[in-house]
Amino acid sequence: MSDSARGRNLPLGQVASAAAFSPLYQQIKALLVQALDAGEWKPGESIPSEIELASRFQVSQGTVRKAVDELAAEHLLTRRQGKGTFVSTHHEPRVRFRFLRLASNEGEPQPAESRVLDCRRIRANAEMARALELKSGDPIVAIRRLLSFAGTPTVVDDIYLPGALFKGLSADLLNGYSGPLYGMFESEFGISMVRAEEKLRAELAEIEIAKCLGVEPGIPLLCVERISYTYANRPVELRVGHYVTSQYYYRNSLN
Amino acid sequence: MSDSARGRNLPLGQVASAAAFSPLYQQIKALLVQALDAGEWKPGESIPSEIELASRFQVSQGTVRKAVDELAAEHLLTRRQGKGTFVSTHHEPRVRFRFLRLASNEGEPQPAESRVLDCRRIRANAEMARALELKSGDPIVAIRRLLSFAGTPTVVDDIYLPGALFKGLSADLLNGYSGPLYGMFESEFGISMVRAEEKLRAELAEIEIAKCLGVEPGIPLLCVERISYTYANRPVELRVGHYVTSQYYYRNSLN
DNA sequence: AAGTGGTCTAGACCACGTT
DNA sequence: ACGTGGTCTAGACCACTTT
Repeated sequence: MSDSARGRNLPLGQVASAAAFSPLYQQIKALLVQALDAGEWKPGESIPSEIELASRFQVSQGTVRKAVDELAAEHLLTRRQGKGTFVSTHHEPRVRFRFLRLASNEGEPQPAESRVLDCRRIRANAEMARALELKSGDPIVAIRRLLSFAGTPTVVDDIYLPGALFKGLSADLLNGYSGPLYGMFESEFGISMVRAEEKLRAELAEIEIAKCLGVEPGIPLLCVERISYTYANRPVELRVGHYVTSQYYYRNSLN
Repeated sequence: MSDSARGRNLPLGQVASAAAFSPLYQQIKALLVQALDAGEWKPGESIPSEIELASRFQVSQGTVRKAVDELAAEHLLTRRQGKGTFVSTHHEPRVRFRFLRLASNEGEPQPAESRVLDCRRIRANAEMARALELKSGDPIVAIRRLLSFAGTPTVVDDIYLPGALFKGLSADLLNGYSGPLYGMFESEFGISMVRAEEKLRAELAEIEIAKCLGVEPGIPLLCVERISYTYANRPVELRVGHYVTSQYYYRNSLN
């Protein structure tokens, strides 16, 4: 097939709407994302070996490798030499670290504790609808939670989720769960956060927020507005966080 | 050479202290970084073709390709199909965008203007020495500058540079230069900023800073502490910025 | 037409982890 | 011993840019 392999598309039975056109390895990549999105392999599980995938998609191992390489670079997959390639999961601390960017002024690690202050069903306002690609008035699960480090209240998060995707979500379920929130979203609702965009601003603590954090109103807070996306680049979370940055800071790398 | 190529090191004449051991393409990568650091190819110039590099290092084109691929992913190099591979430069807006993370609440682009308020020689205090891997008391160039967008003062930066690396730097030179600061560092001092680490906090505007920005003292500001690194991971800039975030925000992507 | 990077293949061997 | 991903090679052809 060395000749017929160039410029071609994959057999139509395999190529779905998302995958199309151009480089073979991009088509493979799209097919893999599609399979991940469909839940063919769950977070933490291994995907088929490169040789199996090559045979399944009728391409060479090298082409599969390039597709998997890129997905690993984007942290959708995790390679482990000698063992296989695995679907990334928020139950690994390494992944969580990518989404929780607070670090202590001292070098110490941070024993984090999450407490849910509120959880209710509301209707999407214009801002939520825009962020989550819904319609105004669509059902939303609204959560307010407090993050504490070493016993010190540090972050208040207001989290807004599409009601359609998080059917049974309740305060009890949230509080009964230890470990990262995104880990629970994975396990309980089959929704994997893969990427996020954030907007950061400085603000003055409002009374309500200050109460939650146990600080004086009017102290400066770091306001972090986040939209999180799952596999197919679909937004599935809007989150507005208020961070006390006297003992902790938001770390970032420019590459 | 298909057999002798595995597990070997490059000929000793080529391998320098930084490069050593293990995967061939990593050795090539280190050699390329070393060449960049030595200024063998200047920012904006093209490096030799893959075939030339393969011949120079006595490896296959594929191995060079993998080394160059990684350097391109790290933005040290920029590939252009049909033309060649080029040393990245801060004179391209695309690169500048990576280090200037402010965006407008409206979607508009931002005509930026930089004005130098102060430029003097000082001695490194403990914090500067630690950040820049110098000794306390070593010479430092300290710059204060104001960034304005669409005529609105928005950022005050305090910039600290190792005096040894920026000999002729003066307020006149700074003000006589239009375009990005890092572009000037490249052209005038041969120092390329490649990567940076930032710590973000919220603060209240101090009187001095508020005056520069034309705002009331006590409004909330975003404080951004940055350490910038050049090719060999050597820190060459400490920068503390104070951002007004009413019309602009700091954008970030979590991948 | 010639030169560059971009894609694809095929096959070999290495390093790691499990059986 | 076997299967996994990791590295390396060699060669073919494609797509883009310049001459």
